[in-house]
Amino acid sequence: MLWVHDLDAEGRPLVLAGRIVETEAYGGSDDPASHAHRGRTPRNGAMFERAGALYVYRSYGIHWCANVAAGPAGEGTAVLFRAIEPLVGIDAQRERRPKARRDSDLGSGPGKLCAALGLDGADDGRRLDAAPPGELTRVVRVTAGEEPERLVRGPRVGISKAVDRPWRFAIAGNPHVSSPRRTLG
DNA sequence: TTTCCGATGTACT
DNA sequence: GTACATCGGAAAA
Repeated sequence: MLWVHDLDAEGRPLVLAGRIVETEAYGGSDDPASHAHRGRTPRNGAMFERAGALYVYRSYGIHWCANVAAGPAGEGTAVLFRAIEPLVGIDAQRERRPKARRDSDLGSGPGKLCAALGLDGADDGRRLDAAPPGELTRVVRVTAGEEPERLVRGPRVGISKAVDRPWRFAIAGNPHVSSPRRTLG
């Protein structure tokens, strides 16, 4: 589960969360498809933090995409959140994604899930292992869920290098997994 | 349903 | 200038 705890416009607690149903792994300097491949820049610095830091970047100049750093400090490995199944605060997530017609339009893509959960550049570098939600502090965290029945894997989406590495993972048959689904499993 | 394409920040040639 | 870890609207089928 991926959680965002915050306050709404009237100062009341707001909780948005969803089950992580799809991810992609990105390596460090040895992975030509990774933003970390060419070393640290102002944008990708959070990738090089020790495991647990959020890396949020702007994609195609428009959307936000969120990763979590996955290695020791300086390595640059990360996991991209590619899709969530919205479970908590669905109405509030719909308000943030008015284009969504079905629940499966809310988080079925890396840009979509950031919009639904309100993740943006202000969250870049935030730690996912921070203290439990407090009164005034925005908190983003990940918690373990039940073991999925079946995981499928396939090539990563939207890349042109290292396309042979099957580092995209998803829960088989879950309707909230992003398109394209064909190359999975 | 599938295919095509425009929007546009950041990094690189 | 070009490429890019994307999305959604329009057109085609």
